[in-house]
Amino acid sequence: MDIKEHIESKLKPILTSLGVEEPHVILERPKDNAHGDLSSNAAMMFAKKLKSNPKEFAQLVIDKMNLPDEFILKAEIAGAGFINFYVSENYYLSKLEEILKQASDFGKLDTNKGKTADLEWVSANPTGPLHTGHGRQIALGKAIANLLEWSGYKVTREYYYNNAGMQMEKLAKSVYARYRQLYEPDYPFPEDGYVGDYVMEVVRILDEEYGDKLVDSSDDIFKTAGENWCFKSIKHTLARMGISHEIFFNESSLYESGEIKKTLDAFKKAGLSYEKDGAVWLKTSELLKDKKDAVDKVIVKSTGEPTYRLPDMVYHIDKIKRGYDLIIDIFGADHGDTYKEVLAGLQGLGYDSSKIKVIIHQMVTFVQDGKPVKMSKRSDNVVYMDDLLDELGEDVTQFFYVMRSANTHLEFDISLAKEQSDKNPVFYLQYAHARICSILRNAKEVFPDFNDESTASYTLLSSPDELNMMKILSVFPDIVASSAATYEPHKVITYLNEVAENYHRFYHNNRVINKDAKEVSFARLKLCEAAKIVLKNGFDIIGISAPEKM
RNA sequence: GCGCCCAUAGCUCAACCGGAUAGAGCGACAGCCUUCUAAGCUGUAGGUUACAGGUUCGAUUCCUGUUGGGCGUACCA
Repeated sequence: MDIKEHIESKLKPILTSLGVEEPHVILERPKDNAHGDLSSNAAMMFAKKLKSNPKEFAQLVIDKMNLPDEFILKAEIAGAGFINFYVSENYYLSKLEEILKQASDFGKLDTNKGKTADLEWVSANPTGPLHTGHGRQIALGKAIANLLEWSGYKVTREYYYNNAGMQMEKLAKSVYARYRQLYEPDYPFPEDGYVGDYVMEVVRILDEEYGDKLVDSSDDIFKTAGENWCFKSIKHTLARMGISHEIFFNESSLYESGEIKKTLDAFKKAGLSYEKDGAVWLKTSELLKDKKDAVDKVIVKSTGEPTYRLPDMVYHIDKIKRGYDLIIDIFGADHGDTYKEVLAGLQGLGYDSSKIKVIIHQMVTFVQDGKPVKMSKRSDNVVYMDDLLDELGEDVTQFFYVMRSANTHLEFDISLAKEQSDKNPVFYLQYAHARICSILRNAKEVFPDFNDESTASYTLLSSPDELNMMKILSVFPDIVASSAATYEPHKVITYLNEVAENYHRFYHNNRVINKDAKEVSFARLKLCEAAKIVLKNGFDIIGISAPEKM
């Protein structure tokens, strides 16, 4: 039983009977406790249309509700015409039992039960280890995948693997140059080659195995060696962050299957492409005609090689054909415009792109010792994910990356996250969990008969702190729902903060274990367990651990 | 120039399809450990939500313009 649904189901027929067409009921949890447990603005929304006064209209609604009922104590009119509902303690006590019973499943929704979702992210080219610039996407995707699962989807985690193209050639040439330099120190390094130290590691492996035998070899062996090293490094870092992709979709398979050519032909047939200056152009200016400045884009270079757009479109066609109910891509803001071209291309060929949801996250600025850290791949002035993880740990790293809305710039203060770890917001949450675990451990000593199966008289939980705790814990499923609907894991963090804050207050004001009051102790211990469940489940979603001790 | 995103407390950020007195953390100041974890709790100070208009019962939220910043604007991905 959900109280929102309960009130909605009573409210809707009443509104209809009062002449509201298709009533859309909005119930909010008021910021101020004095405004009840749930609040509706229906009277203000509809009164004007019906030429009625909001307060009179609200009274009419309330009169028809036949209150109190099993779960609603009363409804009051407040402010300009809000209807504030006061929920009975009974409801929250039943909710508490529900939390304890569902445990690790509490908050899992069936909103999207039976549906499938595909989430593609990271997808970095194997030209180097993952660095902090990839971090936001990595962490966000991890949390969003969890969120989708909690909302009922069966999720496929996917990585678009591109080991062809110019960037890979650059890597091959860089590895070769470093290798050659072992024997010929003056051998020139490519101007825009990869200067990272890891290139030397690849070289060392080659040198150990082959010595100087490769000096005259083609790029291929260097490319393969570089690719293998990088891919292994990437997968290792992802594994460290608790991420494993079910599918590594290799771009080259699109060429091998002939789909690239088929799509190219389809564009031609549809009159959406043309040749100019030896290249094939897509009529993006037509496809995106609501954008008045859109210009045509090259999809096949004059060298005969496609630009990234074409395989990207073919790749998305492949995903559409797989029949997912939801297809998500995560990109950084630097790719912000290009996906529109890709989607437009798909639509031009008659594919339904409505199931594709593109999440764009803004860039991350790194700050160390109060100064911005300039990152440049070219001068190898990058911080690798592995180093960041070494310094901060997996939890802090994950948390910092997802704690803010993806839509705004993120300032990541490395020194703060590292040095002031005791002031860190992630520890505030984890500490609440560890504290509960500690109490539960102690409880087993004081009350040997206390265990998971113990029952308690929950009606003994009647203080404001206790009631408050139950109210907050009970809304966790709503938070999961709204967070999943907008793909915003930071909302879960905001909520968990509230949980931790209220738990700490409850702890401070209420002695949990009291030898002389076993009944109350048991009830409070159960409340602690419920709080632990919600914290743990929330941690699972955002992708951090739930420590038993700190 | 054009397109996308952003502008909220000293700093970093929240604010639930537009709602009631705009909230947290850090920093500052003042208190609380002989009792279950003080990585905690309580209190104080701090705001013309960049600016100017508009829409309406009601705007941080929607619209227009201005200013300031990030990212794009490749036959790179």
